[in-house]
Amino acid sequence: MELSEGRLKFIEAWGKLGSEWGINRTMAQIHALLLISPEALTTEEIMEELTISRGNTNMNLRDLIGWGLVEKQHKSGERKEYFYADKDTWNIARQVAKERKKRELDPIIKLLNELSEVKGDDKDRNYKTFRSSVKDINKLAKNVNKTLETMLKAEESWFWGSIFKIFK
Amino acid sequence: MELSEGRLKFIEAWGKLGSEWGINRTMAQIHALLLISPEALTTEEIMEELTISRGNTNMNLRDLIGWGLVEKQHKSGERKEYFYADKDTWNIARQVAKERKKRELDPIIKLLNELSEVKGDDKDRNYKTFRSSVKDINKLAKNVNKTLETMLKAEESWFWGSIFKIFK
DNA sequence: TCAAAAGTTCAAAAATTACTGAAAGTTTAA
DNA sequence: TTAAACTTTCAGTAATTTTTGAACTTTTGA
Repeated sequence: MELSEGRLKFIEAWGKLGSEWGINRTMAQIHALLLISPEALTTEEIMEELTISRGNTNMNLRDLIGWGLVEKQHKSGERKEYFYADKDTWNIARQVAKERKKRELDPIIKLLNELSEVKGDDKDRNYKTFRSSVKDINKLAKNVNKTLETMLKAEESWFWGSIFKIFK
Repeated sequence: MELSEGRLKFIEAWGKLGSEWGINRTMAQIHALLLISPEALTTEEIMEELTISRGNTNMNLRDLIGWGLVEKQHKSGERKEYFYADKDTWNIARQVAKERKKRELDPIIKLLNELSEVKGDDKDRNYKTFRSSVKDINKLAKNVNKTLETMLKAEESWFWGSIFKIFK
């Protein structure tokens, strides 16, 4: 396979994966393009490479920056803004985990705690099942939360080393 | 909070979480409803509870069965089909992990292996960056894969026990 | 201070995804 | 073999999400 074909496939696959996980396809594609670009790119270059509009490019770049996956760069003597993606896979994974935890896991845990307080009749089977399901999901959510918190602090080598130790 | 309000909030939240993770909102809501229902429910009951059409209910139930999260039950002397959700959170987590691994991770690993074979000029910076990104993502994907495989085999207690051991 | 170049916004259009409802299919009991 | 009870399918419609593009704002150099 040629490089140009490989690049296209990579961008396409990253976009598909993103959309399967609730991330805008274009945002994932821009990220993919930046991941395989040695230099920071301008809005123009991204627009052209992916054949998308200026507005779309601008908004998705802003989102990527919001996710902490892309940074703006300025080259001295130039007005244009350049965009660069951190290429360290471990940082990317941590960043995504961190954002999704904040946006999704934290609110769900808050709700589950409220739902743990629901009052009802202990003879009511509906009530018993509700309580039990909420309790179990809450427990799982907290385990995941704790694991993520540790992962966010961890060094890559230490993390995988430890994982493999248990999964010997 | 009353049970009826809690049930509604739980169903709503589960649906929202699902849609954030690329799972059809209705499918997640049906799953939520079954999770808090002590008895298996009929299509009619689900339709009524969630105010959705018969066709929608039928298709999403089929998908839930395809994900291994719901099973059909037959009550003797009755023609109707009943639907029941496994309430063991660990089983649910494993089942979801298993399906997403099969549907998404496995194909991505296959592609990354192909992309590792892309030939090019070692002096070309685009080529070098491409190779390096593909290689790193491939490594991460394989680590995740290995961890999931172990998790799929594991007992819950053993799994969390071991996780907490490293995250002491 | 102005105008060119770049960046941002957002209403409208397009694309995608989900849902409905009625028709067709299937199963069972008599 | 018929018909009632139930399930499945899918074309058309609706809802949601994404994208465009043109107007608007900001920045900078002359």
